[in-house]
Amino acid sequence: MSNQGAEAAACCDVAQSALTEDAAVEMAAAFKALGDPVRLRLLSMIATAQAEQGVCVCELTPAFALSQPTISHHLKQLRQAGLIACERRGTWVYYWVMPGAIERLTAVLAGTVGEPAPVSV
Amino acid sequence: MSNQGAEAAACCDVAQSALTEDAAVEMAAAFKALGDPVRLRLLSMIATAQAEQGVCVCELTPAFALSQPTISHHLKQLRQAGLIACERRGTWVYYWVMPGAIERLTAVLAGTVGEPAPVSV
DNA sequence: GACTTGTATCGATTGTTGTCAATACAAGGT
DNA sequence: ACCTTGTATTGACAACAATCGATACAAGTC
Repeated sequence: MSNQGAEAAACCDVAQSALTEDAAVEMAAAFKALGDPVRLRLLSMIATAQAEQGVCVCELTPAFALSQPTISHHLKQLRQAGLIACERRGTWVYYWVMPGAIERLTAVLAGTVGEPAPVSV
Repeated sequence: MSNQGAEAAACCDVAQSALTEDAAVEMAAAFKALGDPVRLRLLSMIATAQAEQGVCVCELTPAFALSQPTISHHLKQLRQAGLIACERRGTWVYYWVMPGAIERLTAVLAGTVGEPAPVSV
């Protein structure tokens, strides 16, 4: 059953109209960052309390039964996924949600179920 | 710096208005399923080609440079995450996207950045 | 400058995940 | 009944990820 792919590609290749491999790699990295309960809660907390100036790490850490290095590690993951950003203000570090990051994810999900692929913007 | 959480909770606990831990665990499992390029493409292909009757596995497998067991394994992950469902028709197995599954994810993302939590529906 | 507090990084460990080859199961054709 | 083809499961292994304690760095206070 090895290359019956040729056959399938001949008539109607399902792969063409869906996500490209590159786009999938990029978006999967973002979804993977959300694929952990701690990170999902962190993002939610940051987004919810994002009054104006961002949320201090010192408010996030005590909400979990995890060590401080672990929380710091998860924040780094979210940062590297492009979902949040941070800035040091004096002793404290403040985090906020990257504008547009969430929208990009929902766009992919919407495109996944609806239109061909709104990957462009 | 151990329980300065008490202090934070006293005035304005960030954790209250965000996702609950249980909700986070549940949703993170779904996002985790999307956190792999292969699975994201599979879902996209299934959703895109979801003309009427679902997509045959034999159309999905040849689109990847992976073994058949590996694709089958990823399909199982998506199934267990409640994102897709399948049915056997004679020799072939057809997959389709679970209605409402994508919408539930986008709702969480929207809630994460916007309103308190539209998790209800 | 020494001390304290908040945050990040390092190194190690343990659990999880992606992948494959081998095999089993399901269904149709001979 | 046997063979062929499509799909799922099993078992193994290498790669990765989540967690921690220890430590380093940054900035403020004495």
